[in-house]
Formats: sequence, C-alpha cells, structure tokens
Amino acid sequence: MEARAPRRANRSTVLAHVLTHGPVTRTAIGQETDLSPATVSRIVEQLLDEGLLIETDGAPTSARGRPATRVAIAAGRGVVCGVDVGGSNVRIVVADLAATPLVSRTVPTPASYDAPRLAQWLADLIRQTVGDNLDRLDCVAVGLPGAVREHDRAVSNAPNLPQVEDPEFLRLLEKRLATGVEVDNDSNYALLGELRFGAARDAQTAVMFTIGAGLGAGVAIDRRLFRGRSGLVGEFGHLPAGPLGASLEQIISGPGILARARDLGLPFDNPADVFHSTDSRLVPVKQYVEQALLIILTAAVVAYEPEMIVLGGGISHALKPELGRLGGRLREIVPAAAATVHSAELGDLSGALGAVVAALHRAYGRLGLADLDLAHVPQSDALAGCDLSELSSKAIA
Amino acid sequence: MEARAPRRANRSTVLAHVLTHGPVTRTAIGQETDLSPATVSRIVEQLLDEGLLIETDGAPTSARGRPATRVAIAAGRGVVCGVDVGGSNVRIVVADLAATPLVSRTVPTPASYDAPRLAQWLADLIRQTVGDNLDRLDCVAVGLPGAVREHDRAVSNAPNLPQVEDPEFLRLLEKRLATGVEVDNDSNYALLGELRFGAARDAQTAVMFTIGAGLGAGVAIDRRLFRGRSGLVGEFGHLPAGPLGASLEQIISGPGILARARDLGLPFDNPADVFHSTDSRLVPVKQYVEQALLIILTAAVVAYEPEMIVLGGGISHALKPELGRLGGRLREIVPAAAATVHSAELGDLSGALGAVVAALHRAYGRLGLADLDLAHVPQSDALAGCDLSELSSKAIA
DNA sequence: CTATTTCCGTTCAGGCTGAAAGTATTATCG
DNA sequence: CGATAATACTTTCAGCCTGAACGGAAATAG
Repeated sequence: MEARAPRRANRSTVLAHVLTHGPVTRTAIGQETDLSPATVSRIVEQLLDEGLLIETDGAPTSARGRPATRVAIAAGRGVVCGVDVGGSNVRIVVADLAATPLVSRTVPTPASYDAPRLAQWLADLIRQTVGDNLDRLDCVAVGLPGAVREHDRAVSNAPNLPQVEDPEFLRLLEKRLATGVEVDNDSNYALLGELRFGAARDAQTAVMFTIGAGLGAGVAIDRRLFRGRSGLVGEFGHLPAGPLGASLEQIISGPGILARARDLGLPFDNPADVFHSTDSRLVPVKQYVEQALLIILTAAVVAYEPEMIVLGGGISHALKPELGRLGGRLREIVPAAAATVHSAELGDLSGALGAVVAALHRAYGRLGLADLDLAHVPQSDALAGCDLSELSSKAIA
Repeated sequence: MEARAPRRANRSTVLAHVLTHGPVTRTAIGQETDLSPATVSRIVEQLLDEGLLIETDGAPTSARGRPATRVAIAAGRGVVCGVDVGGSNVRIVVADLAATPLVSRTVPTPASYDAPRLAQWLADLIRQTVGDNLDRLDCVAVGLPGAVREHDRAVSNAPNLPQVEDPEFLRLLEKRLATGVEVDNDSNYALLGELRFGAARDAQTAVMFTIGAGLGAGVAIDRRLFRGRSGLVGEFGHLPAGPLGASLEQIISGPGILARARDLGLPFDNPADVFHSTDSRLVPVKQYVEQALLIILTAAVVAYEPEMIVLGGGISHALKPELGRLGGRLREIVPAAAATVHSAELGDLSGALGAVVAALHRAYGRLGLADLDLAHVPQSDALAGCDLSELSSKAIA
C-alpha cells in the first residue's frame, strides 16, 4: 500500500456518500462516514476544485449558527446513456450524473437488419437521442437479449436477436459512438434497475426473472451483480426438469405456452391472453406453467437465499394475480428462507434504467470511486420526481 | 480511514503471504506483494517481535551474496481443532498453525445421547484428543449435519442427529471447552477442505455435494464460502422436480434409493450396493437417480458457474464410474459453462480438514489477518507430506 | 450590540510509506 | 588470501496523510 492510498480511499468514501445521499453538508459527511471534519473539508475542497462537486446554497437553515453549505454531485458535468435492446423494442434513457433522466425514447427494433446495419442504426439512434449532450457523454451501457461472457464480452444465446452475437456488432457500435460501451445481459440490467430504483431497492440479495419470448435471469448478491464467467448465472430455465428431461424454459416462455395451448386446439397470438382467458380447458396449461415456475423460484431461493425475487417481462403482468399463491407454495417448500415474490416496479423501463446505472458506475469509476463503494449508488430516490409512465410513453418516437 | 490503517493492511498482506507461501524471504515478499523492502522489513521485524513469525535458517543459498533468511509462521505457537460430527462417525483433526495435522481420530457417534450428554461427550473427546496442547488451543470448529443460520448460529434441518438442533448443545460445548467454537454445516466444511487441500484447490468457484443419508451442499464463490442467511444455499435436493412434485433429495439420498429398490422386491442394506449390483432390474433405479443427480448438477452449474463440482459422502464412491458420463451429459445441457465433476480427494476427512481450515481462519483473524486475505490461506500443500489414508486409519480409536 | 452556537478552514504533531543510502554477509576471482 | 561483486537487509529521510485542536465566519438570541 502506497502512501497515497488512504487519500484515494477517503475520497471514494466521500464521493460515494454524496452520490448516495444527495446534497449533504460537510459536517454530515464527517459524522456518517467516521472521517474527521478536517479530512472531509480537505477532500471536499479538492472535489470542488476538480469540478466534481458543486455547492448548493439552498441549505435549509435549521438551527442558529453559521448555516451549513451543502455539496452535491455536479450533475450536469456529464451524461450517460442506458440502452435496452430487446427483440421487439429498443429503449433508451439518457440521464445526468445524478441519475436524473433527461430524455427517454422507445423505438421498434429493426430485427431484420444484419449486424453492421443494426449497429449503425443503433449508434445513430443513440447519438440522436443524446442530442446536444453528445460532447458530455461519459458512457453508454447496452443491455442485449443474450448471454455476455465476462472476459471477452462475446455474446451468445441470443435467439431473439441473433445479429448481436456477431462480434462486429459491438465493434462497430463502439467505433461509431467513439465512447466506451458497457455490455451485459438485459436481465442483469433489469435487475440492476430494480435493485436501485424499484422493487428490490431494500434487498441485499435479489433475483430477477424476465419472462417473455425467453426466460432471462439476473442475480445480485450483497447488492452486487453476480455474473459468472459466461453470463449463464441464474438461467434455471435450462434445468432438464420437465417430462422426458425437457427444459423448463420451453415450458414457461411465450412460445412454449402458445404451443401447449395450440395442442389443445386453442390458438392464441399472445401468451398473456392464455392467462387472462377463463376457458377451463386451459387450466392444465396454467398449472403446468405454474409448476415449472415454482421449480425455478425454488431453485433461486435455494441457490442464493434472496430476500426478493422480482418478475418482469411481458408475461409477468399476466402472472400478477398468481404471485400471492406462488409465494405461499414457495414458503411451504423452503420455509427456512422466505423470499418475497414481486413484479417489477419499473415495468418496461427496468432494463434501460438498469443500463443507466451500469453506465453511471463506469462513469463514477473513472471519477475515482472504488468498486466497493458502488453498491448503493446512485441514490435510490433519484427517480422519485419522475413519472415513470410518462417517461415511458412520452418517449415513443 | 485512520492513520494506522495502512499499517494494518500491510501487516495483513505480509502475514497472508507467509501463510500461503510457507517459508519465504523478505525480498520475495516484497516483490510478490508490491511492498517496498523497507516496509516488509519493518513489518516482519514487528511480527518476529510478537512471536508470530520465526526465522527458519535453512535457506538454500542460491547465488552468491548475503544469504537470505526465510521467515515462516510460528506453527507451534498454537493449535486448532477441526471436528466433523456426522450421523455415524465423529472425526477430529488437530493441527498446528501451519495446518500440519498433529493428531487425528475417528470415533462412532453416540447417536442415542441427548443434547447435553452429547455436548459433554464431544467436549471431553476433543480435550482428550488435543491432549497436552490444550493450553495452546486457539479455536475449535465443528461441522454439524444440519443447516446453521448465520446470525444466531441456530441449527435446523438435522434429521440425522436432531440433538444438535438444541441450542443447549452448542452452549454446553462452548462452556466445557472454554474456547470459542466455530460452527457450520458439515458440507460447507467439506467443501472448504477440498477447496484448500483437495480436488478444488485450483478452482475459484466450486460446489460440493455430499451424498449420503441426506443430500448436503456447499458453495464457494471466488474461493469464499457462500453461506446465505439460513445455511440453505446449494441444497438443490429441495427442488420439487420429481414426479408429483417430489423433492430430489428423496430420490437421490440413501433411504430413497433403498426404498425404490425395495419396491422392486430387492431389499438392500447399503445404498452403495445398489450401484455395485449388476441386476438388470435395478437399471431403472439407477437411471432415475442419475436423472435426479443431473438436474442437481445442472442447477449448480446454472446457479454459480463453478469450475469444479466435487462429490463426496458415502454414496459418491459408488457413483465414481458414472462421473465421466454425467459430465458429458452436463456439457450437452449447458455447453457454455463446463464444470469438471470430480469426487472428493480427501475422502472421509474433507469435513474435518475443512473444519481445521475454518478454525485456522478464526485464529488467523485474531492475529490480524483481514478477511479479504483469507481466501488462499493456509497454503494448499500443507498436507503434501501427510498420508491421508494413514491419517484416516491410524486414528480410529 | 454582545454572547452563543454552529460550520468550516488552518495549523500541527504523529504515523506511515517508499526511495536512497548504508551495512552485513557471502561467493568469486586473481 | 585479500579485493570485488552480489545479494539481503536496515537505516535515514523527505513527503503524504490523518485527526485533534484552534480560530475565524456567519447566523440567532437576548
């Protein structure tokens, strides 16, 4: 350990505290981080000099005495962009360094494009959405509907948008954006979004399943994404636990549900309709799906003992009425570790907002924040003033 | 961060390096830890003064120049004791601070004793086994055949030795031993043993299943035990993936296998015999067990993406011939994340040796080692000179 | 207007580190 | 056998960093 290490560590602590607690006085920082006022003052002064923090003078003068001046992150100093590339829609959220959303946008995915064209299209869309802020763009994070391997970012297992498996896609995207691009599985980002701003904001350990065209999963242990080497972690849809060793994903995902209904002579277009229908012939289908889901939820509980399991994706809405019962059956099987089963609070935006979080983490890292201090930033109420539905709807181009 | 923090951190680094690399010169420590020679010298001097390290003068004089003096942990300064309490046998290993086994002993478990009597019996057995070293006893770690909750060490789910669920058991044990006692699930300790000294010594992330009277599991992520809150983690035997929602543990554990063979009119006493038998009528039983095991292995791969899955426990010997084929089927299901499936190298002693590791960690922690530095200590070849089978057999009282 | 309270900057002693210079101990060479 | 080179460690020293204590600034209370 070199001599400058303590300074770096304390700097990271102070910065993290400002990022998680919003505008805050120097004194408060000192008290809540166990740093001496002198140290806090020195570090804050340095951060102010660097332009990373700004003094916000709107301090509510509480008691008598010299009024405290609060400092906050210089939010406008940079912007980040979170992108959720799905099989049917691309969602983009641009936010400032305080995680406040500036622009949001939803566009249908041009699924027919080949890899280079898709990359170019996406890059242009991002540049256009970022608009005037382009010169302040710190980082872009893109969630893809496939597994992303850690060491080389190779994408695999993306049946719904196979183009993105082509390494050219990422290469071209980065080249055309001229910015570092963070990439991860869309379910991981969705979990990251829910973990900071949504249903899992109070959970230390949480699991998210996105049930749609496929079955995606994300896992967070101690508020940190657990990725594994190949990005497979949590994808219990691969379990050969169905009849004849069939995988659970075949049972539980959209196409599987539709196929099973069709077998009964009931053709549906939308898997959610299967659940909304009251046709009694569908009861075994629903039970079948529910049993598969129960195995998956049990696997998640046994694997990680999460406090919270979040369900997202198109089909999760249809499952909402069943959640209470599912939770009950889960508690019967594993009474020792009760996990709350909840649907995604951020709805369709969890992926894009999670990507924003990932991009912010990268940006914060460059500002000197240690990885260990990232677990709770940005502050969980950064979205408090935003109307999510408005953010989601106004944005459709 | 206070002013003395760097010193503590560097001290921990140096101590950890000596513990993982054995006798080593000051210069080597400096090079391999990126500390300056001056700092290493100062810290080593302090550790020598404290008696934690000793100079071992048997330095192999390699080149010309002043010969290096190597330092090593003062192994005889204390001893630790690892205990594996199983349903049928209690195994005890006493080791010094360098993890060299001193005494080992195996005794049948007096399963009929009630909690207080068992505690007293075990305490006396430990004291007797430690013998003359009692005054130097630093820590005792006891592995129990049940789930151990983190925050209050409550034991549950111990059908094979229900007495240990009684809080009195631990209380009396600690009282009579007059030492801090570490407690954990026996499978967790077995994994810890294999992780340091056995099949998983090179793995960062590993899972261990002990297949015997029940199905136990341990999980290590980044060479660190992952316990979860209630000690349930990894127990995929709870998955309701069997027919009619039966749990997999019922299928795969000893009693389940025997029951199934009996259904066919083939009464066995020992589940392992079922696998060794060539009776063709048993083929479906074997297939059934194998399918259940495959689901469990898949769950482990999907949950943690381990490099290594270790199988231990009484029945795992019988499964050895199947391991190759199981590994192959596993790779078919999850080709992206290949995990090696291997049987326990430490055999029946993995639990007790893992308990030794846990006890050492506690002891090392008291010597000033930071948790983060514990991931690779003690050195993995501490057992290199020991004949395991001798250790195991000579010890039966 | 003065006393008090609170916030914040400054000064200072002390711990700690790494670079560099110094000392110790051996092998090799003439 | 002495000089020299090589290697290992120790000592010295400048500098970074922290926390404690002090002092100035800005507001309220009376």
